[in-house]
Amino acid sequence: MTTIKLQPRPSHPGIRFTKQRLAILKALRSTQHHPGAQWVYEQVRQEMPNVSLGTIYRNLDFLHRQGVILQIATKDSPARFDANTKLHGHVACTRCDRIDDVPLPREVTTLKELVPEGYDDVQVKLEFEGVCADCAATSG
Amino acid sequence: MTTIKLQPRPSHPGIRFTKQRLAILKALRSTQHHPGAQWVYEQVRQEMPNVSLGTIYRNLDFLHRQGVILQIATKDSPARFDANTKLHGHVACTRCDRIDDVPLPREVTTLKELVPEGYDDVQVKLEFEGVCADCAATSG
DNA sequence: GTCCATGCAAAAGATTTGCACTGGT
DNA sequence: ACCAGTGCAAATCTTTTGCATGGAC
Repeated sequence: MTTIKLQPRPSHPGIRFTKQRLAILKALRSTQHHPGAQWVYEQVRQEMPNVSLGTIYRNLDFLHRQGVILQIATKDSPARFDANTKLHGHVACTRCDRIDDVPLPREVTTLKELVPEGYDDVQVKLEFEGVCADCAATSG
Repeated sequence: MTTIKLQPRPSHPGIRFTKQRLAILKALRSTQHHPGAQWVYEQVRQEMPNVSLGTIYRNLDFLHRQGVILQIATKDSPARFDANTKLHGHVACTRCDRIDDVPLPREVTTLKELVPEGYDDVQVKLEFEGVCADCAATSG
């Protein structure tokens, strides 16, 4: 199932559902691995050998601004994306590029009360860092 | 006061306290604004016109790996740095590049229990997103 | 004197953008 | 037919790296 829910509800004027856009969303929804633009590019290219990386970037940005996907900030840059917009957190391995989901209880949203006055529309982002099992096994 | 606490306690062999390294740390400790490498570069350059950006990057990375400063991941890349290593969170404005501190109660560290089995040495990173007062006043 | 750190410049990596063309509606 | 979206290539921005020299210890 590939559906996009768009902001301007009534007939979302001007917005087009191109093959590329749908393929990008489908690729992202096919994995739990929080991939970067490059991985999405390689996936989509298997069905559409002529897609350009620029199109991947433009659409990931578009989908993110539409609220259809999440963008995950990482220290070592390549941005990562997540098609799961339900409430959840992430654990990032500090030794490899692995990122796993962390189920969160609904109550964590109350943590936003910690933010001092002056900010509106506050969203909580609960992230974790640690050493994943594979990396722990490999070295120390 | 400019002090660096280094990992290999006894006479930290091999590690040098160069003018540049100290100036970079001093610049970072002089602000609450969580600056990027470019800003630090501009500050240090006022006292040492010949510093190179490469030195800024090498030292920010060095200080980060020593645990002397924090590196903050942001969506739109330039990495940001924070000289305050005490427990606290951040609110990032989604419209401008502003990042403010969020005081956190010690108990938030217990949130690490939410992380599924398989990760060691888990650290909690509690971040927030919202619209800062200035941006809220400017547009809607 | 040793060898870590620096300056400089080039390289690498990630993302953005200008432009003419294509294709969704 | 209109104009948002695409492909392609060049441009931009951030960060890293190789190498000869300099300076902290």
